[in-house]
Amino acid sequence: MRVDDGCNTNLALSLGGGEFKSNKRHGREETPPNNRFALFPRHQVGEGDDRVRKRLRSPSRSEDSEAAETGDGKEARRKKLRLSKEQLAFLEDSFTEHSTLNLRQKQELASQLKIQPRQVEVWFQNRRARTKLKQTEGEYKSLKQRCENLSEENQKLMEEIQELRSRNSALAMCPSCGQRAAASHGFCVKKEQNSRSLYIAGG
DNA sequence: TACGAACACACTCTTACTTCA
DNA sequence: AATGAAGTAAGAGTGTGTTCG
Repeated sequence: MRVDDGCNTNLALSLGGGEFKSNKRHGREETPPNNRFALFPRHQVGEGDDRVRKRLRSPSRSEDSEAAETGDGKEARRKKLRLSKEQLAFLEDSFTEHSTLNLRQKQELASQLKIQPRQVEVWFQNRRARTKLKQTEGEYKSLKQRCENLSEENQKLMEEIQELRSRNSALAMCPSCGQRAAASHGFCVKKEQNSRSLYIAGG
């Protein structure tokens, strides 16, 4: 008996990102590629390739000494944007209507909220990730509970089997008639002779 | 078929904020 | 009450895979 027979879930698919929504293209982005940093322009580190800059991150808190010397304004720390409650509510409403955006929707939202389209895009991206995370957590809890229930059930069945086995071992073949005799009776009935023969069960 | 643009997602980092000793 | 460390939430950057023209 396999314990996982009843545990076939879709969690693995979900975790593995098995569901990949097909992209609905509604047009090309007209902004140039480097416009993605328009909101928080990266520091001029020296190289132009953004991907090269990946590991050249902005200074950590422990390295603030050089970041603090912003005399020329060249090392100004990125000011993290916090969306207002109104903006968040608007985005949430929008998200409940559609979890993905086309270009027009993104631009309209950005215009209405007075933020960059890139920010709208990032917010939706993070929002989808959070939704998926919550869903995964829910599935995990559900599966965990199911597993616990099955373990409990399995334990009961094992105990039942043990009980049956112990009862079975208390039975033995009657040497005279070849039939099983219950130990509780202490004898078996020999029908053909219509008499009782004492039998002490072994075992 | 190859290619590039646009996009989604996973992973990660960073910053702002909260909690607690 | 002040404060600093640890924890958390969320905005943002980057790499990669997919789709489509």
